Amino acid sequence: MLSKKYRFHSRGGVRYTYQHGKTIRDSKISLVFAVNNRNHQRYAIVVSKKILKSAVGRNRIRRRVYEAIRAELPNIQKPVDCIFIINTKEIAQIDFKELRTIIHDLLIEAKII
RNA sequence: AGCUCGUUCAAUGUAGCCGCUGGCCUAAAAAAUGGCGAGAGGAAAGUCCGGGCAGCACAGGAUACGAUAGUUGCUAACGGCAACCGCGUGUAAGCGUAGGAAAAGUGCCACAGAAACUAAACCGCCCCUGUUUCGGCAGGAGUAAGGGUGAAAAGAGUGAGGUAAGAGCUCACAGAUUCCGCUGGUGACAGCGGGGUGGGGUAAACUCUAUCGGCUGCAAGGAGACCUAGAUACCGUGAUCCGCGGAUGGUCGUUCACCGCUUGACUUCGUGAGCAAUCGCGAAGCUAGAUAGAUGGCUACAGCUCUGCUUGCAGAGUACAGAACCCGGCUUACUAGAGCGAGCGCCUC
Repeated sequence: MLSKKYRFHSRGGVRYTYQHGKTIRDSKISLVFAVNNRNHQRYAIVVSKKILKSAVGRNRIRRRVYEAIRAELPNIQKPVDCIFIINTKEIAQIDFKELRTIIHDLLIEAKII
């Protein structure tokens, strides 16, 4: 889990990111990101009920992705807002190393790392 | 042993590394750092009932609307629970049951059938008249026993009498229903005795009777900050009317942090009352509090289940499911078990 500092706290910031950010689409996870005017990053994860009906399953996906992001934190200095959109319920089951690779590749493609 | 019924409990564990959200300490205050300890459920779910709490007036009257429906109790309350009664069902332990009123009124009873409710007569049965090729045929009258249709057919079963043939038409017995009395029970009701009655069903159709319910919900509401509009017009009581209240510094709308926010119809243990639900008394304890929403991620080992075979290894699985103001229930989802109590049974060992 990430600390409160690295999370969003209002709808305004999320809305701004959606409207002004760039989008990278992938079959499993998509990334929307935009540079912010703070001195750190903020992250959010979106898991739709359409992807997975169970609240427990959605919680598990969210926690695993947060954990994968946390592993990348030391490599990131650029102040950006990132929203990860989950496209498949496989994220709850896949190998954790594979999940880390997906997140890592997304961040490289967005030139955040 | 087997089959079955009821009920209670538990909800894989241990270690390591890295995190998250509160609390306390470091500390006189804010931040950082470090330390200590806490951190999802039996259903947290569905949001179907009931309450607390909050606001609207100290929530008052009438109507409308809605809910409930055996009795007695329990409870803050309930549509919940317990015990009991009636009915149904099962060999039984048990299980199920909206279980008030059809003589206040209105409606409905598909299809089939002659007829679906102040009866009627399709096939029959019986009598009379006419006719006859002596098999019947036509007309009239009687009947409700038999057949047929239907979920239901006039609603009283058996026997006897009775008759042209029949029929509660009459009688005896049995049964149903209702009223009265006695006995038992707080009561639903049960048992016994006596009188009356014999023209359906449906109220989960309207309706009637009894009882209950004011409305809105923590995005309530409080307090703070900011902005906007109006000037005695109205506004509020969130179904309507009455009635009541407010009325110049108060009202409306929007956003952000704080309070509400967890000490409570609380938990555990002991003890007493009660068949039980539950209640009394005593002692000890504090047990999540997030807000784009913490309670976790990964690794290893062990446990349990299944499958495979090399028989001690490999692979797979390890339910349902995530607090959001708080409680009491109901309903639904679900795993492999364990404990306790009870019934049937004597086929096989």
